[in-house]
Order: sequence, then C-alpha cells, then structure tokens
Amino acid sequence: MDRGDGMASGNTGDKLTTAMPGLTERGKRSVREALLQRLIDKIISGEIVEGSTLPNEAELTEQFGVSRTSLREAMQYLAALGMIRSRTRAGTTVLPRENWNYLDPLVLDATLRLGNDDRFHASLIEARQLLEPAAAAQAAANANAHHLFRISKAFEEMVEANARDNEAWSRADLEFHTAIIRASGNWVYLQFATAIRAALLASFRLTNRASQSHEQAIAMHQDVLEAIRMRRPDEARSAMERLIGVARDEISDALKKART
Amino acid sequence: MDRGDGMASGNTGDKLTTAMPGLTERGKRSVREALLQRLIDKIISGEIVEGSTLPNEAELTEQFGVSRTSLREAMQYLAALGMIRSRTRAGTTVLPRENWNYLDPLVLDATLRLGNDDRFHASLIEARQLLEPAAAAQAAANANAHHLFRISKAFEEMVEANARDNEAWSRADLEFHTAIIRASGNWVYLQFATAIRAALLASFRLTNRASQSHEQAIAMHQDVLEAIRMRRPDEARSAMERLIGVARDEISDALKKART
DNA sequence: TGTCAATATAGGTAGGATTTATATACAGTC
DNA sequence: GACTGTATATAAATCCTACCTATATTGACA
Repeated sequence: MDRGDGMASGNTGDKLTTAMPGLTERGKRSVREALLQRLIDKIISGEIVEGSTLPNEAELTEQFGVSRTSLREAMQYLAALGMIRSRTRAGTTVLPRENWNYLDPLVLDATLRLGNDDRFHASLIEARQLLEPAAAAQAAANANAHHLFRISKAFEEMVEANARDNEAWSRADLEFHTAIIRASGNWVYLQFATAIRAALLASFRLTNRASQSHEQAIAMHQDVLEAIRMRRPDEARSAMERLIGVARDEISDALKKART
Repeated sequence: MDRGDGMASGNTGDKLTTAMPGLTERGKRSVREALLQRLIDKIISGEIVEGSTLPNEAELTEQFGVSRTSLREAMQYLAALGMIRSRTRAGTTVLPRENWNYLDPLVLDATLRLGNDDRFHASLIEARQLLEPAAAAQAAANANAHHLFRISKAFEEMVEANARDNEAWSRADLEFHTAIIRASGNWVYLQFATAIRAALLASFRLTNRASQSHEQAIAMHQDVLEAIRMRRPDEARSAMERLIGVARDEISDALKKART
C-alpha cells in the first residue's frame, strides 16, 4: 500500500533531488499520476466511503504532500470519471458507485487489483456473452474491406504466435476481438472494448493455457473469421457464442482453482 | 456558437470587473466548465481534428482567454474522457474517436447536439434492443425487495403522471428503465445507463406522444414489471423486447419526420 | 555514429484574490 | 407567535499570476 512518493513534497526546490535523475526508484509516474492512483485506490477499496465528503483542499494537500494545483488536476480527472463532485461551499463528495466509469482503464485496473469479487468477473463474462456474438453478427453484415483485413491480420498473428509466444498470442487475441467489435459499426459496442480487454488480460493472467487448447482456440477463431468473411451473421453469432463459452469455462475453472 | 466568455481575459486583476458582480451575462457556468464545453464541442464537431496536435499552453490560454490553471484542469478532464493525451515536449494530441468515452454525459450531449448522425441513433437503439431485454431477464432472476420497490415506484409515478405531466412522465420512464438495469446486478449493463438515458431524452424531445399511446405504453411497462415480480425471466425478456420495439419505431418515425 | 548541450513543452509549486452556496440573523407579514 | 423573505457572514471551491522543474527532442560536434 505504501508508495514511494510519500515524501513527494521533498522536491521543493533543493537541487539534491534533481541532481540524481533516475533514482526516483520504482515508477516514473508523475506526481499527479501517483496521486491519482492513490485516490482511485482509496475510493475503489472503500477506504474513502462513497457518499462521504472529502477534507478540504488545504488538508488534502498536506495529507498527500502535493500542491493545490496537482490536487485539483487530479480532482478534475476524478470528476470526469464520475467518482466525485465538487460544489463550492458544500465541499467535495464521493459519488455513489453507480456513477463511476468502470470502463475507464484506471478504474478497471484498480478494481481488478483490489477487489477479489467473483461477481465482478461474472458480470464481465455475462456481458461478453451478450455483446460479442451480436457484434460478430453485425460485423458479418457490415464489415468493409479494411475491417476484414484487420480481423484477418489479427487471426494470422495468433496462428503465427501459437504456443510459442504467449505475449504475442494475447496481443493478437485482444486485437481479434476488438477488430470485430470495431467492424460491427456500433459505437456503443465499441465502448466495451476496454472492458473486454480487461477481461481477456485477466484470463491470460489466470489461465496457463495448455498448448493443446491453442489448436482448439485457433479453430474456433477461424470459424468466426470465416463466417464474417462469408457474410453469414447467424453463423458468426453462433461461432462467437461457442468461443466465449469456452473462455467462460476456462475462467471459472481458473477462479475456482485460485480460490483453493 | 458564440459564447459570452470570449473576452474572459478582461479580468486580469483590475478591480473594475470585480466591482460589478452578476454582470457576467448569460450562463452561470464557471470558467472551467465553459472552456470544457467549448473544447469538447470543437473536438466532437471535428473543428479540432482527431490525431492533430493542439497549440501549446501559452497559445491556448491566449486563444481562450483563460488562465493556465483553468486550461490545465480542463485538459485533465479531457484526458480522463480519453479525448487527449499530453506528453512533455511532444505536445497535446487529440486521440482517435475510438478512445473517446461517449458514455460520458457531456460527450453524449455534445454529440447529440452537434451531430445529426442517424447511424448514431441507430446504434443506440440497437444497443438498447440487445441490453435491456437481457437486463430485464436478469432482473427477474436476481432482483431483491429494494430493487422491486424502486421499479414499482417508478411505474406508479408513470401512471400518476400519464398524459398530464410530460416532465414527470419522462423522469419516471427513465427511472423505470434504470431501476431494471440496476436490478440486473450486472455492473457492465449499468455503465450503459447514461446512454439509455440520453436515448430516452432524445426520444422525448423528438416525439410528441399522443395521449392514446400513453395507455399502450403503460400496459407494456406493466407487463415488464409483472414478469419481473413473478420471477419469470423469459417473459420479462420478451415484454421488454416489445417495449423497446415500439420505442424504436417511434424514434425512426420521428427521425424521418424531422428530416423532411 | 554516438554523445552532449540547447531548447521547447508539459509538469509542478506557491500564494493570493474572487466567487458563490449555505447558514445565520434579522426584519416584515399573516 | 409562527412563518417568510431579505441582508450579512463565512467557508469552501474557483481562478489567477509568477516562477520553477523535469524531460524528450533536436541538432551540433567529436
């Protein structure tokens, strides 16, 4: 929980700190970024309760050892995430969770790091099961040449990577799913890309895929690709349903194992 | 398009401006809020092209007549919306649309105001057709007493308002749909609440509902409510599908009419 | 071709002036 | 006397100016 920036107020002008660059230890994150993450973590973890009122600026700057400007910039960021609202005289209050933008990478990341909530993963998978087949069907109907190219390219990169290169595989897998959503032409679906991204990354962390299942995965991805290429929405939908179904099973297995 | 704050740089410290408060004319929005909206509008409308690099801070402060602090706070907000990214020395660039958080009320509002894109509305309706029936089914399965109460209350407020009070009707309608999504227990679905909110508000603006269709609408809402109360997911799903189906038809009619 | 200094730009700090929503007190009315 | 509207005080966010720091790019030079 302790971050290296506890004494960030130390660099108030003396040349010592600036004389040795690169020694700031872990994280080259800026003051604001560090502060932002500390605040997000405190709110997400519940250390700062939703609905509560934050201390005023003066106290916060002292508590976190940052200037008012940095604090206020971080506050603006939080306000944009729907996590706080400031009203003059009334102070700054933490909004109910319902308003938070969980689709933001920072928020999503903090939630996955701090909360071991199975229901969270379940919702994510549920949403994928709903959205991705629909997106695949729309992609089969709407995709233009450029979209098809990007999907195909991602697929080929998956085949190329195979079991050999886990990093490249996950990158390509991610791009495959994102490209299909993009091809659906529905901007609302696209908003979920970051959530799906997070879901996939979580599953990569959790599951150590046996090389045998790579073959199976490739076959299923190919089914989706072919259906989209052939302009068959229904086939694309069901192929994607099968694909997500397997992903769901793998995740729930991994979560069960992780619990023991 | 012209805002009243074009000469906001006038208050550079001389006491004259402060001597006459309340003369700032229209809009009680703060400097930052006004600036934020101007920037969002410029980006959404395409006046500032995605991928382009903004002028540096000094030029921007001059151009918009605001201080550096306000500018940077607005920038932080934009960064949180995924619209810009700042890197030292490289300047501030506008990110591709794909990264923008359209689910944010400010962004959504600007998009609806500035862009008359039918495809935008179509995507919104498509997403509702996919999400809301699923949410209703989940709500039928998962809703607790509190959730049921809120849905029922919203329904009763709709009945109460009926044709009499258009304002109250739309507020209750909004609450009805939001409460069901809340009851689904899926946080991902809940992220769409703002989008659905926007869709409903747009439809209220567009359609001048004949009082006869209020009766029909109430009946359909009641079907959804009853199915959830009776814990029948499939019925809830299909009742919601019918409801959204009508909404879709009304919207597309209204859009056609608006075009002529 | 690699190294190092100059430079431009975002990032950060300090402190004061201004604005504004709320609360409190007070006067006027039913 | 209870209620309602109006001035004043105040606490908090808001906004501003001025100056300092860190860092990535550029370009000169060895």
